[in-house]
Amino acid sequence: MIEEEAAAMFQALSNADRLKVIRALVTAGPEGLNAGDIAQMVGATPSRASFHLAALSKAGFVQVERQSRSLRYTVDFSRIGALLSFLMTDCCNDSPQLKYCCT
Amino acid sequence: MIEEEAAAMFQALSNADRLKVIRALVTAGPEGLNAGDIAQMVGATPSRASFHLAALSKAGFVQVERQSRSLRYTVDFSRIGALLSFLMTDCCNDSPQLKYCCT
DNA sequence: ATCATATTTCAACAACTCTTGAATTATAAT
DNA sequence: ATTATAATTCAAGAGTTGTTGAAATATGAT
Repeated sequence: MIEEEAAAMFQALSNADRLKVIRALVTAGPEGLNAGDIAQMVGATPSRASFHLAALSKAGFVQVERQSRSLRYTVDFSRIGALLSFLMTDCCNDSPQLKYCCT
Repeated sequence: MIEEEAAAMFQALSNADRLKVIRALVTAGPEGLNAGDIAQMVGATPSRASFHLAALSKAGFVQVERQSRSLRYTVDFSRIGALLSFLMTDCCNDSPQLKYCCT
């Protein structure tokens, strides 16, 4: 992964509302959640939640699928894993000083 | 770690120059690098490098110590580890779907 | 067709980020 | 004291981000 892409992904995680969204989706599991429920769970207006979901989607952290009137969002773990790998391997050269955090 | 702090740390990583700085410091090892060398290595003016170093310092990713006329910067792995832990554990609930990325 | 629900998109605005180049601070050498 | 080196700080300006509430789009029910 190139630095610009990693930077854009970190940018997508640089907001407390968006971190809450990811947490909610992780907890929800493979079923995911629709936009309205997400908005309620993170305490945001529909418009605000939509804005943050779009940011997460653009960075690839969530996927979306229409289900009748709702849009169902799910988390993409592989994308989070890719960013973790970038930080550990590309950025930190797999330093042994980081080892403890993965046991 | 609370979400706001994690978000601020991700924000500090959301810039390609700053990621380059961290990479340079990781490669340099415990000796660290002074500001001028860092600026040269990432291809930034002294002022620009200083700005990004301040951002990394505020987020705790680097530490700084004066050495004669130079300021020597070193990377703080424990801080990076803390953020990795937040993402894996607090945010992703140690999901098995993330396991592969730490082998 | 009309209406209700679910969500996004838009425009306006305030706040923040980044870059640039000049000025400033701190240290050391002559 | 003066000068040179190393780095930060500052002010101005361009661009980006996030919030709000209203308007628009998409789907489904009556």
